[in-house]
Amino acid sequence: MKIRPIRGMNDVLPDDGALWSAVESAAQAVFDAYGYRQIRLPVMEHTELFSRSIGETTDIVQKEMYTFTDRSGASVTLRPEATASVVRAGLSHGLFHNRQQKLWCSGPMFRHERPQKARYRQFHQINLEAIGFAGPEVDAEVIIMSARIWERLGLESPRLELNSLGTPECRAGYREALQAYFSAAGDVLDAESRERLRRNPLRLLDSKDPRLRELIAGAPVLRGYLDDDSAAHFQRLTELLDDAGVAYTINPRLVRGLDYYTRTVFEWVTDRLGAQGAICSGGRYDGLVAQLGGRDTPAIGWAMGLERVVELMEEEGRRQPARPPHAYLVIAGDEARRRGLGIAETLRARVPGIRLTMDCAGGSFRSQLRRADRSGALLALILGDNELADNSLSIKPLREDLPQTLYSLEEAVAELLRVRDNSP
RNA sequence: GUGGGCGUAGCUCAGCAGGUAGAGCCCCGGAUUGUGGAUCCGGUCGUCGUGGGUUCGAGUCCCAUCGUCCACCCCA
Repeated sequence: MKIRPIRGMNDVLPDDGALWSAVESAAQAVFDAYGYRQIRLPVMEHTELFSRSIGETTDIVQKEMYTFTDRSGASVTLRPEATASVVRAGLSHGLFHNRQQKLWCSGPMFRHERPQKARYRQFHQINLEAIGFAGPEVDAEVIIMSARIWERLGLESPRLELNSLGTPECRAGYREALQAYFSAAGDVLDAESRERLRRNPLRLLDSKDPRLRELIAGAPVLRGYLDDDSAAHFQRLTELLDDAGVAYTINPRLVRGLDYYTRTVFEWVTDRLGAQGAICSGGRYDGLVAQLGGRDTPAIGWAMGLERVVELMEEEGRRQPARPPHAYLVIAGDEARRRGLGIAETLRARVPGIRLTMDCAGGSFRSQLRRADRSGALLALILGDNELADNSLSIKPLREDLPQTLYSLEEAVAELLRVRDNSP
């Protein structure tokens, strides 16, 4: 029986490696520029951490977690998201004690859902978390940072949607109003929608059911239920985004799936990834730190889906150019084969940053040269008995119609330095 | 969890009144005993997803099952 990968858990193959790195380094460059520091976290936590933070009634907790009992009998869970872990780590080590933290982290997350386009059981997120800041300036900052990442990557399709959920208190009032409104509509709702109405009526607003569209359009809007502070916070945020030139649309029906969100919520969406439009989303979670046992601490963060961004890069034709070797060392003869590795080492040491591929496959001279060509290398370095005899190296340009030249090792180093400095 | 599409070589795919498996790409060797890219010649690679059924005979028809993709649900 052939060993298969686990459903929904994908291998990122070498052809995609550069694209992934490009996305990761674009994000890291932005984090550095804004003074956010990296935190690295375990992929597993006590199950309770997630059930308490994300919310017992959410789909994530109810049916999507990879939860099992470890050998000591403890219930552990592969993290379905990172924010709870960041907060837990901060509390474990006193990082939030009388101080703020600007943090980022990345890594795999796990949700047992049915895989489909841009949705997998193991997926990767980059998270940004700013903890201990109450004002709308930090809301604007984290959103601007995400916009800068799209800029660096050359992505054009992401659109920003914004909303405010207010405080838990005003949300409760809104919730009642929604329940009253939808209950009055009565039999238009199917059993599933009724269940949602009972448990989390805000989610009904997200429904794609065309029969509900009209009903949803007429539903009360959360903004009418915002308290003055939340309304002012949101107003100020929109002004800051205007000042920064970050475009957004206010989507009064944007609610998020995790229970801990308060006030600002936002989502970067694209129409180029099928049914999965959200590539980065987040919001304020002012109650979470206290809820997990810390002091009352405001916080905001976002999570970016790496697979989604990578796929979007491909959709938008932003594939990374390959980084072929500068030079490919071709060997003729047994003695040259014996010495080749050492010469390659010398060249790499003398020409820092050179990308030099050694042909380790052997075979005929002809096929080695063919591999040199197909590797995309600019130069073939040729080492055979002739070259060994007088400590020289032949260099054959593969991308230009120039003659092959026999160089001393010193001259070859100079030539490689020149090529290194004149190519990407 | 529900629905639909698709499973033939490493990759892209052809094969179908049911007659015992092919092409291109890739890889290797050669034409050119140390010279790539174009051309030509040759070669390696398949339990036709798996199991059962119908049939003299199944890649082809039927059933089941697994996988995969897309969508619903939900979300990054």
